[in-house]
Amino acid sequence: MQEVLQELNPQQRQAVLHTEGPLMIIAGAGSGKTKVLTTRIAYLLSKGVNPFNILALTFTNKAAKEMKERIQKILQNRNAVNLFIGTFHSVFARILRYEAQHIGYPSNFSVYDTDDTKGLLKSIINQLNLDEKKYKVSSVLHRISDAKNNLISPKDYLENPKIQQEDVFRKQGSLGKVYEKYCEECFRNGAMDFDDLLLNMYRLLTQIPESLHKYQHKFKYILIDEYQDTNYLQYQITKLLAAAHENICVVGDDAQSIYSFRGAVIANILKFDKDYDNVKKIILEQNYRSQQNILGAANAIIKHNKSQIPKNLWTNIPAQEKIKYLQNTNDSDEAKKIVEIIKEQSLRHHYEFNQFAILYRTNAQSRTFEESLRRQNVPYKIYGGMSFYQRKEVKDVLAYLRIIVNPQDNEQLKRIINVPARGIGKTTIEKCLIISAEKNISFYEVLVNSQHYDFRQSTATSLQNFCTLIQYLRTLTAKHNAYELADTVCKQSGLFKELKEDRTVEGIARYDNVQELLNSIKEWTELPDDESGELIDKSLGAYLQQITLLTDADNESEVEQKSVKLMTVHAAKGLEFSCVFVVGLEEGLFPNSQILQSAEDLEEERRLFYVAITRAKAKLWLANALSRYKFGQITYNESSRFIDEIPQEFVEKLIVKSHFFNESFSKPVDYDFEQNKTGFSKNVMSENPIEISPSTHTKVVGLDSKGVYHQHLGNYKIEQKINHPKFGLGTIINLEGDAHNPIAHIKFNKFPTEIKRIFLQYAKLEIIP
DNA sequence: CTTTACCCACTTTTT
DNA sequence: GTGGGTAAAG
Repeated sequence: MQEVLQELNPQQRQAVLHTEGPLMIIAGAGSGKTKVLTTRIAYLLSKGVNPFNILALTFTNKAAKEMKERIQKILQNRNAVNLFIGTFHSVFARILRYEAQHIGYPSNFSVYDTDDTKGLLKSIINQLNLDEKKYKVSSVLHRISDAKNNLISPKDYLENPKIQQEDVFRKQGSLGKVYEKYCEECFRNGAMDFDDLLLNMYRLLTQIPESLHKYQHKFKYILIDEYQDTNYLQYQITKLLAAAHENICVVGDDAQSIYSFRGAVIANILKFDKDYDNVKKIILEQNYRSQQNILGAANAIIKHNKSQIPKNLWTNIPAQEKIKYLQNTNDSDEAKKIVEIIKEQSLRHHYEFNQFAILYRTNAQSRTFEESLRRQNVPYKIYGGMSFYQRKEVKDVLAYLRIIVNPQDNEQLKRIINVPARGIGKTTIEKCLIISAEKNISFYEVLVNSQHYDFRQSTATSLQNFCTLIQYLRTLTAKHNAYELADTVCKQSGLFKELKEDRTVEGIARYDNVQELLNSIKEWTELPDDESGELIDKSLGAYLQQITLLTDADNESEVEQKSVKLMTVHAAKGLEFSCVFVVGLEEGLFPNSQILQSAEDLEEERRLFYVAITRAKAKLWLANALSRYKFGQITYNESSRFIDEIPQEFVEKLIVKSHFFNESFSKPVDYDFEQNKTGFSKNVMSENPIEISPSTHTKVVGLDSKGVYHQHLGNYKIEQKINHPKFGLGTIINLEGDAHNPIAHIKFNKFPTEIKRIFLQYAKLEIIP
């Protein structure tokens, strides 16, 4: 242990040794955050702390897995079982299964992923006879999720006049009813969605005093990774858990907060020292990852953001090559050029392919790169997008398995009752649901007793056969492990038969996917029992418990390990590569225009860019394209403002000549790094509070600095009432910016105390006459 | 009830 | 360029 401590710098060591009392570690990019966390846990254990008393929470399975492995390494043979290291969701799921009876759930409750959730919401929207066009599932889900994460129950929701008014305005007046019904249905199905795992943990702690006491005393030491990404609910839970011992250590970096879109509250970390007395605050500022030019650029960029904890990241690594900025004619050139560079670099500097990463803002951008990589025979692996477990055929098999374990789960039942087609159609399912509601019994019970209800003879037989199948599979659970059951499901249900008959390319791929699923289940059942001799449950139930919260297949094949990695910037957080390409740096794409509706959103995009470039150790390329296909149509984009924000000393610009078009087609723009061409960022960053002058209310907007009137802004004027897709109703109080970047100061009914600055060119405002 | 054909909306990020 | 959902035909 001593040697391990010697490897740390003074701040890191301090963070490890300060074990008692609240501790807040601001860990800059590449400052050895994981090292500190893992060493800290190892240190606690070496001091004789019982692993049973330690809780470490992360946001991703990958982070949890890495921490476990690194602790194991430090401890060598010492015993590290019983440590609670995992994601918020998986740790709480584990606790909730154990405590299920306290909150009225079965301990084998299902966990709904986003697809399951959306399916249920959709059927509820239909049941309530609401217009699917107005109640778009994704927006409904988002709003419900927001409510849950802010501890607003369906009752609170329905009784809150402000929320109701807002919903009516959004033409989703019945959203509260949808929310209420959704919660009821989930409960009836014995299912929890991702938010419920947090919410029910909160309920357990607040409603069952014994449980609160139990877990407060169990978890004497609490560590939370990526604390800047916690939402209100997670914040409340950790506060409850830590209340008894206050040995809570949070690690995070406000500059890397990129999840506010799903409710993360940066203030949780910014105000941590207000939550506890005697908070020890440590800032890790030495960066061990990137060379000077990259770190210099990163520091310069993040300075454009207003609110952040001041820090000065530095590195001992001497400056190497400058950052290269590649401006391409179009998106396929961008991809082609980058793949050429990868090949050249790997030859000349002996980089392995796995030392390259291509990072983009949106998943859709991966396709062009995929084509180019394939054409040039470079091995690659794309992360994200449609994950293995989201595929139809895989979900179908899993749905069978989940029904076997939890027959209450109507969503899974509806999913597979007619897969493969067995003559049970829409009308029959509706009829079953009606009976189920009338007799107040579950869908599954209707099937079991189908002979008592008048179904057509052929339908009745189909239902009987399906029922017999499920009953038979259920009898197998006691004696057979997860793999044997899954295999039987595929054979007996006819899924295999159906897939085998489909000889199309996609059909074969689907069959292979199911085979792969079976293999992975088999591998799982054959995992050795823990070294401690703890017998691991190989039942189907145990398998399903861990599978739902698993996002991507963690075990990479050897080929994949040697491949160029492609992923979104979000997915790259926490990773590092020798050579990084950040691509698609265009206005509208990165920063992305769909979310650029306020200055705060721009800051988040900038943090995202900061995360992107700090992934690079030695070499960094920034790339964009003057034109790009979107929906099969060519769009023309200006280069990203973020490129202009990097001081010239760190960058070298290269204009890539098109391979396909002549010069006149490409219009290279000369960039002057010193000067901000748009004059835009300066405005945005202004820290002066906005003054409202009542005398200006008749001013018509659209006047630029020279007093020229601009037609397209004619609709926006002071006191104009508007509706914003995200913030709702509001009134324009003032206008600024020039014709190219008009900004409105808007007071929203939802936020009576603040004035938001909205970029008119991005915001989709509706004018209220 | 099933299959096929067309149409449409979609592209921000994820546990 | 995709995949999912709906409508009409079988």
